[in-house]
Amino acid sequence: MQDSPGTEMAAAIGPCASIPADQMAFIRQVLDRIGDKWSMLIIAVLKDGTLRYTDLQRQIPGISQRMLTHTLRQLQDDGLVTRTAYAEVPPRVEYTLAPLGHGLQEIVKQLIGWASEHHDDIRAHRSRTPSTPRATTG
Amino acid sequence: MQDSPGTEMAAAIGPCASIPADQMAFIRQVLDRIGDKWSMLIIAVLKDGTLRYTDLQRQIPGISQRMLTHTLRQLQDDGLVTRTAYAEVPPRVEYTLAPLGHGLQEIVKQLIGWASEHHDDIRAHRSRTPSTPRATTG
DNA sequence: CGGAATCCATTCGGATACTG
DNA sequence: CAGTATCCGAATGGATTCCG
Repeated sequence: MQDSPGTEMAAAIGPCASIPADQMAFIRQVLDRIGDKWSMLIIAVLKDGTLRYTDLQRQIPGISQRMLTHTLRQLQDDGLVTRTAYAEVPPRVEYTLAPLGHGLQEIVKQLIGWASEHHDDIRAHRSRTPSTPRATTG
Repeated sequence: MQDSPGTEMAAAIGPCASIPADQMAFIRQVLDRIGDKWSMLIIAVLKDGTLRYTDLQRQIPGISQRMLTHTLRQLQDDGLVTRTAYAEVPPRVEYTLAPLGHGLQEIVKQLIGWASEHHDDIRAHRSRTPSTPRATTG
């Protein structure tokens, strides 16, 4: 590991091989899905078990019908959320976390927990860099 | 919790109170930051300790210089990543996970683990819905 | 090597209006 | 109630070129 930094013999192989590079592909695919503006939030609030469309709208302030519907469809297509519509009037549609979604939800909850814990650290650090073009001190 | 589902007296208070609604704000803020196309991936590959700019480029296939630089700046501003530039020629810049970033990285690694485990489930379910306008069967 | 700057296509996502 | 459809501005992000 401590080879002198002038010899670029590293072209042979990545020594630490952080991520297998073929896994990168579907990692990106998953992140692209749940890494949008609302997916994680929807998964998070679905911890209550089953929620109706309007319940989701209420619990996620700021989401539009367009995005709520769209995101639910994505999650549904991926098998993370189950949709059940009751043919009654007025119509009622319920959304539940699918089995596949439960594991993900655990992680999302941790992420939310982390965000709750450290958001002020982040904001503090963010405001501490007034206009730093690059704090290069090397 | 088990009040009959016909009486909508729920307007008074959210019984399960999934997410405190004031936490929603900074949850959204954090998700907006790390929920972009590359942040989590960068945090993930930084598990090797320290990586140079070009190392990051190599380990994250498909990222452009623009996005790598931009995302690194965000992470740096938020205090998740530390940048160290050495005033030598040719220049060398190293990026390391900041202390604040370590907790997040644990979660990101779990997320990647989950993605690796279930990406085929997701893809299978995704292709199983050929054109489902809505699989409403209630 | 490690960026910055500009240009530009695509996508995201909100507002609004309408439907069964 | 639970959507759909359209419009359109804002943001994302890739390609390219140049620079210290």
